[in-house]
Amino acid sequence: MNDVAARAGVSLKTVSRVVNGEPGVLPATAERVSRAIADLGFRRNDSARQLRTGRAAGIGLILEDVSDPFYSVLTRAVEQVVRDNDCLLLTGSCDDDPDREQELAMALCERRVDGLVMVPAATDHSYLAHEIRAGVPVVFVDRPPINLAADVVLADNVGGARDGVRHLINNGHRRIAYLGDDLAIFTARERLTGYRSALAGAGIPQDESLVVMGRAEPVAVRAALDRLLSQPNAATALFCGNNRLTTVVLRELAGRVDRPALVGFDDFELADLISPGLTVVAQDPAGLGRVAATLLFDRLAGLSDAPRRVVLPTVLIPRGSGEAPPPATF
Amino acid sequence: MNDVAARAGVSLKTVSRVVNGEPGVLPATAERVSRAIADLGFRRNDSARQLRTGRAAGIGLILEDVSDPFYSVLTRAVEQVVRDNDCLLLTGSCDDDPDREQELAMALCERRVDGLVMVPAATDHSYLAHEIRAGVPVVFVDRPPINLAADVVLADNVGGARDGVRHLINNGHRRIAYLGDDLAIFTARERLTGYRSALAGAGIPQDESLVVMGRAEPVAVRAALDRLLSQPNAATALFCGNNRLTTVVLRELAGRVDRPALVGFDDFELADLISPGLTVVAQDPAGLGRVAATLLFDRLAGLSDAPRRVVLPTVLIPRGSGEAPPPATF
DNA sequence: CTGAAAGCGCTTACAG
DNA sequence: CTGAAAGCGCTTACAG
Repeated sequence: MNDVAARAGVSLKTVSRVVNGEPGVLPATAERVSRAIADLGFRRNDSARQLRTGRAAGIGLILEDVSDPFYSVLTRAVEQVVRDNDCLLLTGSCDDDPDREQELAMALCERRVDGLVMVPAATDHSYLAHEIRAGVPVVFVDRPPINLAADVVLADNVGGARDGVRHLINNGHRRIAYLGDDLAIFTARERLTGYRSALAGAGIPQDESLVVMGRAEPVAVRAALDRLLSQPNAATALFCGNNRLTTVVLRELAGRVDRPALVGFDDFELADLISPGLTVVAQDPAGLGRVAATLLFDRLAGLSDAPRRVVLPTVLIPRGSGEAPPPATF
Repeated sequence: MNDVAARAGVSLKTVSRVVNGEPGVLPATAERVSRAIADLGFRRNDSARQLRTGRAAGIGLILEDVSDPFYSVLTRAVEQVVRDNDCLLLTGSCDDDPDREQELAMALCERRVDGLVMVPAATDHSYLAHEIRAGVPVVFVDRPPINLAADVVLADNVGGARDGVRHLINNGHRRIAYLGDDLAIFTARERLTGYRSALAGAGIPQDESLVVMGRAEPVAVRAALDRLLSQPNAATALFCGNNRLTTVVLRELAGRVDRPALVGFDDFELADLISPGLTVVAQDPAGLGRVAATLLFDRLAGLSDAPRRVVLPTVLIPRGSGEAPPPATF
């Protein structure tokens, strides 16, 4: 900026005015400055600006894995809001590793981002209390924070799972298995609650042998399916707690003749093209991202209520796999 | 840092030493400083550090759209390399808008990122020459830069398309249509070249009525398919130039009885589960991201050859849709 | 309409 | 092993 000032024959402050489009510079002066900027290929140094203003014009996004379609769509939505607010987005995947989450969050705070949107992995977020007090708003998405009062935007996991399971019940099923993620994960617990609630609502007794929680690994899923579908009182329908599990289940089911009815939580790109079409409880990942980011910027603009909890509805999309009736009993 | 120094009864410099893990601090002193840091909840301000050191410890990634699976997988790979180098990632989608690309690139440069990885959208990248000269390396991915000498990492578009079309030829097809993206897009041109090369190699005459270039819009695709599949000398096989087109085509084909053989460029999550399985020419989006980011850090570490052009191989994955023979002629 | 001075919070280069 | 001074490139607050 000094060089530009020298070349244009003005002071530093005048260059600053031109660069920032502040009023009160004679057109002729501004013109000279602009030319000097172009000649020198000057580009304002944002770190200096940040240091002085205290504003990074950047927000951080932490999630499990950008390459997962659910999160990549969410990321895109956050990106859009961030852009509308003339900010830049800093991102990081933490692979559900609590330490990595904290590492990322701290790195972003050291960088003095204006705020944070995060899909939490950790089991204790009290480490963020100090940052929030220091004026860095944090909005959680998809899962709530633990030991911390902060904004959170969630999908209606209980209601969505209940709808999905109820749909199977309405199609005549009473032996419905639930395959879900590890219970350590908030959404897995919520969806299991929805499953139980649907059964209870229909007066169907809970059978713990029909509930399988764990990672989406082909071998484990195959073993579970073998058991569920061949045990004396076999399951006639499956409800899958998330898209990764649904994928593995679909693949394992591909070879089998008597396929159970199936409803999955989370929608897929090609879900309508497989045969039968996959019936799903669709979440709104873009909505989650958009609402969370918008709330963050509202906080940044001064909104200071108590932490909010926003729940977004899910939608049941029947495509065939969830409408198959149970086999006739003999 | 001043507060920490005061509380620990040491100088600023000593605090800096502790924070940065520099040697030459008595354990007892370091201990006092650490306690002061913890008590005050001190977090180093990276903008100040950046200003002084000139290093952002951050790199920028610009691409078309993170929510596209191809790019989200690429993003994840870049992220991984960035993390291994103790950097943070700044991202932005430009929706194939040249102005937006430049806007993002400039914003990232003002922020003094250490380097840039980009899937270009613009038709002129000379605006980056100054930045590169100023020491900010830029690596292009998926498409080469225009009017600029810079590193680029590409998929083997020509070879991949040639393999895909040749595969159809080997299965007996001679009337093979090519549906590709707009010719303004580099990869679309390359893949068309591969298509032509495969035909030429088999001595099959080029028929321009079988080549359709355009956006992946259902209405346009349907019209093209109606024409291609019903014209006197109808196409018996289709080669789709990218995943978005393939999706639309699959959807349009879903209702039809006489389905042509089909090979798509780009792999899909559920490509093996649709029926028939989708035969694809798979790119390696993670490889593209990894190689590009690694090259960027090599540049940052001082590598100073001439700009490189790295081409990554593609793989043909037969799954059924590309192996169907043409209908018997009468 | 324009500018001189101070300072944001660190690190660098040097001295002791 | 520890510290005092200068400076990175801007903006803020003020003066003229």
